[in-house]
Amino acid sequence: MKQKNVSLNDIAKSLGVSRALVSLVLNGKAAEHGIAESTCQRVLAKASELNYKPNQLARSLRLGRSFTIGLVVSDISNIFYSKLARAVEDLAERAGFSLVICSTDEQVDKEQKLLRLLQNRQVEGIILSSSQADCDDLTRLKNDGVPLVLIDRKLDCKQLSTVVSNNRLGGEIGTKHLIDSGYKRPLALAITPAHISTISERVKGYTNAVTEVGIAPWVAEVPFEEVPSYVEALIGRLKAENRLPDSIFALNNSVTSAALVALKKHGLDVPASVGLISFDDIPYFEFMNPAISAVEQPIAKLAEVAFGRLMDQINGSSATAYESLTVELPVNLIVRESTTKQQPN
Amino acid sequence: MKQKNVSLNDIAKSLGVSRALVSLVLNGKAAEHGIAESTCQRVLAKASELNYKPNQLARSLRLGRSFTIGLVVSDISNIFYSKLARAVEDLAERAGFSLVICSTDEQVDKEQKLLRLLQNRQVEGIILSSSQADCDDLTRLKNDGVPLVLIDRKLDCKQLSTVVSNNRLGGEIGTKHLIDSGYKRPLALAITPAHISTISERVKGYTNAVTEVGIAPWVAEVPFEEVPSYVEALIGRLKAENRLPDSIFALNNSVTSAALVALKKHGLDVPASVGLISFDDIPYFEFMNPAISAVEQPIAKLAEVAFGRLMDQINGSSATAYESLTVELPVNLIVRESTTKQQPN
DNA sequence: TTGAAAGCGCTAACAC
DNA sequence: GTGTTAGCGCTTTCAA
Repeated sequence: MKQKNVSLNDIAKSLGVSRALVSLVLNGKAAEHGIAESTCQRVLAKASELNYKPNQLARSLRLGRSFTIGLVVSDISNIFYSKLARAVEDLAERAGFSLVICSTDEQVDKEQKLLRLLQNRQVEGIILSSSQADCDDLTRLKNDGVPLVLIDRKLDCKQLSTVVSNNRLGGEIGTKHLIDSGYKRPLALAITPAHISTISERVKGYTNAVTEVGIAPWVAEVPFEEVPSYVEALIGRLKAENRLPDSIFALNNSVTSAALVALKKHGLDVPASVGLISFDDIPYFEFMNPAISAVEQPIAKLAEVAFGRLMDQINGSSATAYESLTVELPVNLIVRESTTKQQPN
Repeated sequence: MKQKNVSLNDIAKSLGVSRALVSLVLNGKAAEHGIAESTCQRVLAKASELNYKPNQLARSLRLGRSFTIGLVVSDISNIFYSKLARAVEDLAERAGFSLVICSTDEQVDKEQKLLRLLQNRQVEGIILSSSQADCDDLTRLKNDGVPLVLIDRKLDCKQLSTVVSNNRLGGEIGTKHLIDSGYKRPLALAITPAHISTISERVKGYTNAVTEVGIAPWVAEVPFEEVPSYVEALIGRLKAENRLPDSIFALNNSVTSAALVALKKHGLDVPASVGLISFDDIPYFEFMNPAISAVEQPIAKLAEVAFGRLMDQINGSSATAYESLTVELPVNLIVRESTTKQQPN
């Protein structure tokens, strides 16, 4: 059943020529080596007759190129990352690369293990949304010669090429929108661990905006592993104590979902009782009742820039000095119904 | 910068022993070859001193095993497939395999190209949600010795191991729920191309259920490439002509979204004006207003069974005769608010 | 115009 | 107990 694949050698032998000749022809280098047209034909014919499939593994070993890149994120089933993955996949395919996708579940040791694995598999580069708190491990990887670009989350280190959304600004914009809509007491729903740059930046933006107009910041930190239950309990408690916020800025899509569930469960109407805006836009937000306002990230652009930088590294053209190693892409405010405050009081 | 990686050879040379010796030690086969403990230590020490990273490419070539499997679906950014991918990834990782993910966009030629590519890359197996109408191409692949299992969609051929949801039954269950809820004129929103088994099976189930109670089937086929605009136009037309359905069975998640958008745009309240049930449950359905009823597929189970069968093929234990080559997993009806008909008239 | 030879990094069979 | 040899399938000089 598992018959051996036909190799270059098989073709060569059955034609009475050398492997090299066959390789040259099959790689379209016949012309530049002045190989007879007739020979070419025979080779090509034989190859297709034998149903020859080049073994890319062998080719990769010989060439020192695997034509594979890795994408490492916290969870590929999160819609933000799956959209990102799709964008990267398209880019990679067009450039002749396959994509190996890995999820880390925010576990640093798992991330490190996965990164080593990819390195051992000789991937030509890695695009990473890291859960790590510092970049020692990653600079080591980079120094091993593995092209690497950080996406979505930045680390506090200047050595690594990084492509992120402008999360701080997004936090500000979203918060300002809340304030401009007449809300006086917006709660920011953040997530731990606190070193994740996306969240901390968004919190900063929120804090700036709120402070600027003399409102005291109010941030609740939701533990990553228990988002839904924690948020529901929180809302319940605030309601019981009669000190609900008049609006909520949910700082990523998982906490937005949790907030929506909790609000609904506790019979709190959006936006009548509580306004809501989400960081991360989701297709479903558009047709919910009410439609959810959101700060949208430029996912396709993130992928594009990150992939471009990775290719630069792979092709050694990283010499092209960038203005800055880290680029922050602009986000976009989408106003829908969930932040429509009832007439001002 | 791109310094050469240290190889087995480097360790061997710098220690004055043979490559083979080093290989054995590093693979934990020192004991069974009676290699001196002291030698082991020296090797291990040197390996870590030199920061040795085994080249999996070379290892794979030698072993004839790539420790990689492919997952091919129509679009990895569709939440159904990204959840499936995550489940497969976990299984694969636990079994020591990496996962290469590919999207076909329902294009048969792209699918074929991707499949060949994976084959050339020597993946050890492929899990595929195929867009093809027949299985000639796939049996050829299988006959080339590539372990293959179909997931989500089945083809009309008995040779290929296949794992799907019981879509026909799901279609029936969903439709019956509509009927039981008092709806008299349910429209099924299908999608073309018509050969996609998931959809055609669901239509069958719908038709059975509706026919059984003497209602005439009413199926609208939405072209795959223009779902949103088509659905919106359709609803608009039906409304204008004053012959709206009293309920809609949206036969997959993309058409559900489209229906929701269209209904909202045309000011049609769910479920007051039109009831709605979706094939495929989405996390967001739970907290929408109204919460959307749905037929839920057992995604984790699909992945599990498919992966198990793939492993059986890879390990040659596929001899274990299955009861049937194709398995259909039960689906689950989730009743929420979108199918709550107002008091019967 | 074609072929021979070397070698990518690894492992398994078989000596010593 | 330890080391040698051969070779996975491919590409690329270099020589003929």
